[in-house]
Amino acid sequence: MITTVELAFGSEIKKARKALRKSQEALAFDAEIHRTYVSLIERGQKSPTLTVIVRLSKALKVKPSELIRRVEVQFE
Amino acid sequence: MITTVELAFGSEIKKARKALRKSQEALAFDAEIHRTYVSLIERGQKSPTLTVIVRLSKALKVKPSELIRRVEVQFE
DNA sequence: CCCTTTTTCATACTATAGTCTGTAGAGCGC
DNA sequence: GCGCTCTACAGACTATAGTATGAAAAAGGG
Repeated sequence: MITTVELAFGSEIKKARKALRKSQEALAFDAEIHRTYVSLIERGQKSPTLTVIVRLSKALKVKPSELIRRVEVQFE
Repeated sequence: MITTVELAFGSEIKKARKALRKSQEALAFDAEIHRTYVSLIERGQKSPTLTVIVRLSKALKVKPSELIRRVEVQFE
């Protein structure tokens, strides 16, 4: 069971990234954030800002609201 | 740096807050963030982190995904 | 109008988001 | 074994999120 929102968010980012068969570096490039920061987010060690959430969503071709919804279901 | 997403988010926060007839200070108290920070967010001058988004959502009794969805429709 | 509540704004501060560089380790095919 | 790709991790750094205080301005009700 996932205990924090950051961990749940990170695991969803990773899932969506794997679904597109992208590397962290490729995702980072598309979302215009740093390579190592993607790693930190996926491991739930950072709480990304709204702007970063939106950029990640775009790069992953998922609506931000859908991404957040997937995070919410992890707590049900 | 102020982007359109922050402005849209801020206006949705304000709408949801007004719907509950709460003051910024009351919302800040419930969401456990600072009084002046609510003001900054509503005016789109800050990009809140995931944790703050979740805390605001709880205080406003709206699901985070629903809040973000309302932001998205402003761009359609 | 006046009075009260609410919000904005300025400023200074602390905490953390996000960058950058490099290294080490794991996995995988040859 | 070797090379290659990907990810984790460390550390130092910059940018910005978020706090705190107070005062001025704006609503808003009587």
